[in-house]
Amino acid sequence: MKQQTRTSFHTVRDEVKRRIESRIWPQGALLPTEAELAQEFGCARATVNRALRELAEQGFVERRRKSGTRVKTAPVKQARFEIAIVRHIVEEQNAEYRYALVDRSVTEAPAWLTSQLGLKSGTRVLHLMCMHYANNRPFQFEERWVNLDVVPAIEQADLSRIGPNEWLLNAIPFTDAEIAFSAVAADNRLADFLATTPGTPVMLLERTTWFKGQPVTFVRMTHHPGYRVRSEY
Amino acid sequence: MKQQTRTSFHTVRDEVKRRIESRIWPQGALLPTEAELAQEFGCARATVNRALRELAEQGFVERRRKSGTRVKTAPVKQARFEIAIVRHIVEEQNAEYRYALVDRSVTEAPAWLTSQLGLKSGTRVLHLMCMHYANNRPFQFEERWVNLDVVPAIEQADLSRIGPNEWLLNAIPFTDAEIAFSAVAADNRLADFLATTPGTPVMLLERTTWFKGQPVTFVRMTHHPGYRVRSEY
DNA sequence: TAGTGGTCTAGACCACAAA
DNA sequence: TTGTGGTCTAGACCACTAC
Repeated sequence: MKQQTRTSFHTVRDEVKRRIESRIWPQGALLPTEAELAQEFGCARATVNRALRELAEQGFVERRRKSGTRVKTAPVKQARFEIAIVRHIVEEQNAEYRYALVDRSVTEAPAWLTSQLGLKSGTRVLHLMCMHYANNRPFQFEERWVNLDVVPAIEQADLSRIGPNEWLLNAIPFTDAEIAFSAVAADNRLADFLATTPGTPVMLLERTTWFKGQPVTFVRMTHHPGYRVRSEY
Repeated sequence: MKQQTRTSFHTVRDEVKRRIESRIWPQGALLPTEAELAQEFGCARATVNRALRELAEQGFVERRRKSGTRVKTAPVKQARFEIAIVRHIVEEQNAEYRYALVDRSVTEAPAWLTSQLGLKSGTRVLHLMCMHYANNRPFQFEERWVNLDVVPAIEQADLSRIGPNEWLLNAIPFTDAEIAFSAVAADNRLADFLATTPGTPVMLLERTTWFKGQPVTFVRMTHHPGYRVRSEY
């Protein structure tokens, strides 16, 4: 009899989404209650709940107890970027990845860094400079400071073959982070590393990372001219 | 007797997350099955399912039927950026927003645009240039092309007071989009608009938008020097 | 073929917030 | 106080996929 033997939450979700996009339920409108929708679709309320919860996560509707579910007036869409390991980005472009450790030293954290990471003054940090290449052309210059209080083991690590990001990701895989993109002009040092001319606009990605509330590392990653960060949403 | 009368999926999710972060379940390890966890936590399997599904969405674990649930070896974390209306960004900084329509014309889509959007040659488009100011200082220069086949009404719209993005968001709120960030040098025109000097690095945001599979608009937004795109993740 | 996650159901109780 | 979403349960069947 029925073409679709079961009413899945996919069905409900897609139909509700369709009605929103078709303005059958215009912006700001109140949707039927879960119970009413369950009756209309001939399914359990839990199924409707799952469907509407997903639409809420995706920013289509807003849900409030007692008030009900409303179509969002200003849909705030989120663009998602995957922040992957450089090596993976390069390899996905079918390019040959090469890594080089440029410099490594242990120092006391400079004042700006203690401020940036919220460190006690005098904290020892590992300072690293590395290059990442794609098909032997400069891809990314990485300058990093690692809090040795939190990750003492990295002081003994061999970072000549594996990048600090990969090492850290292996040592403390699940971290919180804050990132920022900006456009900056390459200075002389950067221009050297990226094989370009001083003043060239390059994309700077800065990232601060915490593990269980403790500041782990701050890194500045500058990319070759022409680098683009892309995302669908 | 029980401190926690009900076992919520939050409890399960947080405890599983804790075990992953504590390496009790190391990377690549197989977790107990849903049924086993349900027994351990004394809850229904659906509750465990909800908890693990969230952890999978957040990239902590990977789930496969028959295989079971594994801790992800290379956690791919996603940074989420909210792509909001310029006016909202400015107003969130407690700055005064001002908008100006610089130029407006209707033309046939140039070749590069027909290619970019997948238009038929000869398609009429609305070409717009606008400025957005924060506290009377240049914030963003916007150059936009709108497909008049899909949004004919915009040809008659008064865009001198409200920006095209807000107009479009009101006309067709739910769209698919692709965006890209890059660092570019301001050319002479851009330097004029952004009150800077030619060659200055600026952040360029390009966005292509579709509605129900039809190309709606392509926009290039360049920002004042020093503009940063930020996100926690 | 069998094991594991994916999902649905019907009912229940709870938590929050509007009236 | 009451309506609405938030969640849990116990059981069931399904859909993939490793074996």
